[in-house]
Amino acid sequence: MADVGRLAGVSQVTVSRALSDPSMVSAETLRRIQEAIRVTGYVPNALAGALASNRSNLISALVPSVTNVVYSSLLHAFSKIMRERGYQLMVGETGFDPAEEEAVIATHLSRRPDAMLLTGIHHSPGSRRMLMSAAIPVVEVWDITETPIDCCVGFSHVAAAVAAANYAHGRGYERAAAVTAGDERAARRRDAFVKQFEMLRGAPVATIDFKGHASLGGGRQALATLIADHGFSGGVVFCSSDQFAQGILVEAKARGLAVPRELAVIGFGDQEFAPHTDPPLTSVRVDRDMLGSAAADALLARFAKIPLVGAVTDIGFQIMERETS
Amino acid sequence: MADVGRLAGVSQVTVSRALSDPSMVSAETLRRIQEAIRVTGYVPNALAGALASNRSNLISALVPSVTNVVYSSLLHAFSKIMRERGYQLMVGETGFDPAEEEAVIATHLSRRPDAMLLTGIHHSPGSRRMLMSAAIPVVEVWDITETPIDCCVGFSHVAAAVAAANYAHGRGYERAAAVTAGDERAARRRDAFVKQFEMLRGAPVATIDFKGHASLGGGRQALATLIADHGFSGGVVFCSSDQFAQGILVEAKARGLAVPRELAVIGFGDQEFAPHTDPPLTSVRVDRDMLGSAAADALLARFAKIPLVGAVTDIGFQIMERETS
DNA sequence: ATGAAAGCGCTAACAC
DNA sequence: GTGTTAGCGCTTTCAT
Repeated sequence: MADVGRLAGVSQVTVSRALSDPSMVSAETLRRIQEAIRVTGYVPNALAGALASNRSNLISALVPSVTNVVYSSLLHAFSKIMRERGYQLMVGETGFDPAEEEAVIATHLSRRPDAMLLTGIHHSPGSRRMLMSAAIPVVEVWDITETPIDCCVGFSHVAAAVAAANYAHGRGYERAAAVTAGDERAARRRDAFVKQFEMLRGAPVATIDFKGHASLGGGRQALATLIADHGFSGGVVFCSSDQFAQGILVEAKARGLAVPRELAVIGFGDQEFAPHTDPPLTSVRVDRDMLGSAAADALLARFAKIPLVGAVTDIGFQIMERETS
Repeated sequence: MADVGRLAGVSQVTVSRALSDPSMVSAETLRRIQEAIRVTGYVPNALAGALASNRSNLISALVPSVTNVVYSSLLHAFSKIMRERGYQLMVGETGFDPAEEEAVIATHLSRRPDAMLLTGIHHSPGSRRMLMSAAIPVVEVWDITETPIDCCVGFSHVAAAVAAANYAHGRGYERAAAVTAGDERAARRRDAFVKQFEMLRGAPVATIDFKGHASLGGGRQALATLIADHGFSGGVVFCSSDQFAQGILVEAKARGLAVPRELAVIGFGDQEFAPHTDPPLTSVRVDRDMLGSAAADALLARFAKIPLVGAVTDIGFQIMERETS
């Protein structure tokens, strides 16, 4: 920066001003500085800038897994808005594990992010403590709670599952099953679905739980197990993810089961492929783009010191009724 | 850090040493420092450390899109190894656009990453210039070239497509089509496939190109178009992605076409669901975990100043022959 | 509109 | 094994 200044015949501070707010220097000086930057190939050092200004323009975003499209699409929407505002993203994976999350939070905080996005509302006491003393805006996404660390953007998983159960009941299905991946929020949906459906029908709901993430293969296997071990037939299967639902559809087709007459399916997430399966998949839609942009807006409001009207934003959900149920 | 030192009865540098290399301070001092850290809730400032040491422990990773599992799984494998070695990832999305990539590279370089991972081997002259003068290790992934910026890890897209064409020819298919997403590497595979198949069979290959990313819906639509507009029947469809292939399978089933007898399909990427479609999908497998770890190893070797035996690592590919072809 | 000086919180180099 | 000193490359504050 000093070199650039020398070449432009001004001091180093003037270059700094030209870069941070061009209106602070005269037009002629600005021109000479820009020329000098071009000639020298100068690249600003954001590390030094952050240290001096105590603002890093970095946002830390922690998700369970980047390979799961429900989280990566959130990241995509969130980062788009943040980048437009001059913020860069540091991404961390927590693997659905609060202890792992705590470790990732610690390393990320050492980079002095200006804010942090966290997935879910359950965090270890250590995590909460670190975040509180870091005193930066924090947004928790994908779920809502009355007691967020700072603010949260999401929807009620219980409400979504109850709505699905009511819907299934309304369509007249007398039997139900739930297929669930190893994810705390999915488990809460399963529990709420089971409770509600059993209340409405008085019939027990069969459940299949997987340890890991949802997959097409898992869905196929789940249906096979449901039929073989639970004697399941003629009911509706509530899945924790569209991946499972798609697998169930494939397995049903392979077995010659008519969907939805002999077997109905409800997915979760309304992924891109959902309208294009055969038959088109009924699924619970959560607007992930809106989730990402609402999370960004919440943080931006914090930066602008705009008092949040409410710390919790419920973006809701919607049952996309298609032809599998 | 000075506060911690005061509490522990040592100077600030000693705290720095205790943190960077515990063996440099006496056991008793170390104990007192750790206690002081616990009491004060001290969180190191990695920004200041990076500025002083000229090492940020940050790696910048640029991919076209984080929502595409082929890139996010690479990121996952890459970041796992890097994190174990104490490096953190800054992720950037370039959207398949060299100009966008150049802008992202510029902002990322201002954070002074210790190394950079880039997707593909085609970069703007401006990008190359910035990277050269940054003088950091750079690894280009997903493709190989004799003239990498620094080093590259990938496979030959031409060789993969030629192998697919040879395979299709060997299976006796007399007609072929190619369905391709808007991605430069996919287009190169399409061209190589078309050229090779036409050479072997003398029959023209029908092509369907999409502007955006691959999707199940796109695959269904592609098959419909192939049948309606190209009078395509009884051949093999080479897809640039398993997503397309899956869509073709769904559409074929909906139309009552027997796979592979009346219609054969070859996917690309061998995604998780490929072995579980009905029938199981033949696909070109690229080991994305290996890609990520080989890229990490290449960078790590650079850091250790180990002279690379070769700057280019070809991880190859494999045709996973299943039942759709 | 521009400059001089101080300092952000660390690490590196050199003492002892 | 520990302390002292001097920066890293910026932004901030105060002058002019």
